[in-house]
Amino acid sequence: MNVFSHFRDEIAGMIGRLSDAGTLPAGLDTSRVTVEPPREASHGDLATNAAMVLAKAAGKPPRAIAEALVAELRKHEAIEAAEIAGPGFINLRVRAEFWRARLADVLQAGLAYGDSAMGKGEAINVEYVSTNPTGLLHVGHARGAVFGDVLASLLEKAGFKVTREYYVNDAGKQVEALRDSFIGRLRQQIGEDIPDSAFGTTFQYPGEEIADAARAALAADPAKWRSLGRSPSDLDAAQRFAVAYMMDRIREDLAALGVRHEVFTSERHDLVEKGKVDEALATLEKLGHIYVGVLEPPKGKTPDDWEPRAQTLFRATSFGDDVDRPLKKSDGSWTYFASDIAYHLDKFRRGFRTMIDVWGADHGGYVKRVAAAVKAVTGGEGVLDVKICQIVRFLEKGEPVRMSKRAGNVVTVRDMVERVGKDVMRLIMLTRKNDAPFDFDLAKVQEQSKDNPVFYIQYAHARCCSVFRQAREAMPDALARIDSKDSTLMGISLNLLTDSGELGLIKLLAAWPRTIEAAAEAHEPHRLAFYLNDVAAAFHGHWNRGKDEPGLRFIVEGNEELTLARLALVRGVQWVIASGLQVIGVTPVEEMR
RNA sequence: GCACCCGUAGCUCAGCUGGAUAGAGCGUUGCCCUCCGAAGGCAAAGGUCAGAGGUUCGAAUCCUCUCGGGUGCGCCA
Repeated sequence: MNVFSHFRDEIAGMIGRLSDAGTLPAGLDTSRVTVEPPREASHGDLATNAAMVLAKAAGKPPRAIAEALVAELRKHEAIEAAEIAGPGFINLRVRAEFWRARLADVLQAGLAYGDSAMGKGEAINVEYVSTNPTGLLHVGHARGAVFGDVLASLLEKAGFKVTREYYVNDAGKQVEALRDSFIGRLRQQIGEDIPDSAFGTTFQYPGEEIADAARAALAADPAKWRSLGRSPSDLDAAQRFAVAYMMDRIREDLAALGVRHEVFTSERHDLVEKGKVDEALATLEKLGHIYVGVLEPPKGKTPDDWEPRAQTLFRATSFGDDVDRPLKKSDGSWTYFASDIAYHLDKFRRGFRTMIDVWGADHGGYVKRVAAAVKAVTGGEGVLDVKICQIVRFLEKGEPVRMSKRAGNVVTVRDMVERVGKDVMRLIMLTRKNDAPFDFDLAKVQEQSKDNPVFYIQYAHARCCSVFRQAREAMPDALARIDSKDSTLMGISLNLLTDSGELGLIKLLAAWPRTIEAAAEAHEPHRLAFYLNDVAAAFHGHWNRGKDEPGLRFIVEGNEELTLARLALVRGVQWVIASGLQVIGVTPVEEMR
């Protein structure tokens, strides 16, 4: 249950009844009524702005509306107190029984706690990573990979039907350059005199992985690759092999990060060769959004070789972009942008009204034109949200790490995963909002201290497990009643949970469904990491109180009922942390080492 | 020159789509603990939310302008 939307609905109902009774006018719009946690805990558990947002439409001062509402609220079984504050806020205090019932919800749902029906099964496409298959995944790609993957899981938890997609840019010049570098490596390996220095100069791509690709080819079918010629079909075979090899390596590295995609869409095979680019552009043409014209050079940064040229343009300015954008190269082939229009139309036609693209910071300037294209080609029905992940700087002892392969520094996603672990990579990448630059300190993320959120959150989970281990020793008989089965824990009376720290913890756990919904709505998975850190902090804090006040400890010698009630709370904390880590894709640990 | 993102405590960052006296960690200062319920605890100081206007019951949040930082800018993807 999302406690906040629950009370929002209750209050909307009360407003309806007040309208029926003639206290308020009929037909009031309650859509702006919100129920939120007050900034100050001393104000109570919930606060609503209902009186203020209704004042104008109701033609009454906020306080008058608030008084009527408060009278209704006080009749509600779950409400302990309702007070008017400030300009017309209503602060609510909710009865402890209500909160204890939320803990029971957690125990009942387990890992599924926080699952929401918000998405109503709506299909959403999340496209992420999508790096060109011309080399391995650079560690800078890890952020977008984790972000996209967790966003997808988050949306699933919020009730959407999510497709995780990767767009393979296997058409165009860059892939031809990959092919040529691959062929160069082949020739080098069968004895032709080509120095390594030719890679990165004569041949565009210097990566060792392309030499690996050549080795793999020669190992698989020596006769075929030794005799490779320059016919179109030979060139094509080389290109296909190189791309397939790179995509395999990329998939492996993503798997090491725990990232998987369900759909790989090939620019060349799924769009260009199937005529979808022509089709999409024909659609735009028919709608009158394409024309031939000459662009102005960009002011302040005119390229040296600029010359005015007539080209085929998309009228992007009609859809919110700053200039119209070219669709054709001078050789008559489509630009990348043209493919991208076709690609987004294709996603839309596959049933995705909502599309999310996760891009790197260097593509920020590209957002407007694609958004404009989506608007144009879907008749305004498609919704595109582009999430830009800012750059990650890797720091070693406070100094930025130079990403130079020659110097033997870590450069690939794989290297980094092997060094710090998948779980650290994933959780750490979410400790910053996606549009803020990120400093990733290699030492800090492995530190065992409270300023390392990975450690701090895992430690809280491990502590929960540790409490159960200790309880099992301290009172084996009582634990036998609940061992491993939370269904029996649910039979425990929770009424003994009366301490403010205990209730505070429960209230925080009860905020998980709302956190999921809000984060899913905003497409902001980082909120999960911050929430989990809050839960860990509250749990550690409550634990620490037990040092000075032994009566607050979870295990109370000689009082099995109280201990069991508190164990239920500990289990609730454990479930919520595990539930959050599951969305993030991190395995909760049962003990620290 | 233009567009987009960012600017919040000394530092690194949150701030729940417009709510009340703006929060956390680190650092600083003071006290406590040396405990395996371990990998510290409690507390204090610290702010013109870059600046100036505007919108309204109410702005760190929305709009405009200025300043500062980042990213990008016709036949690369």
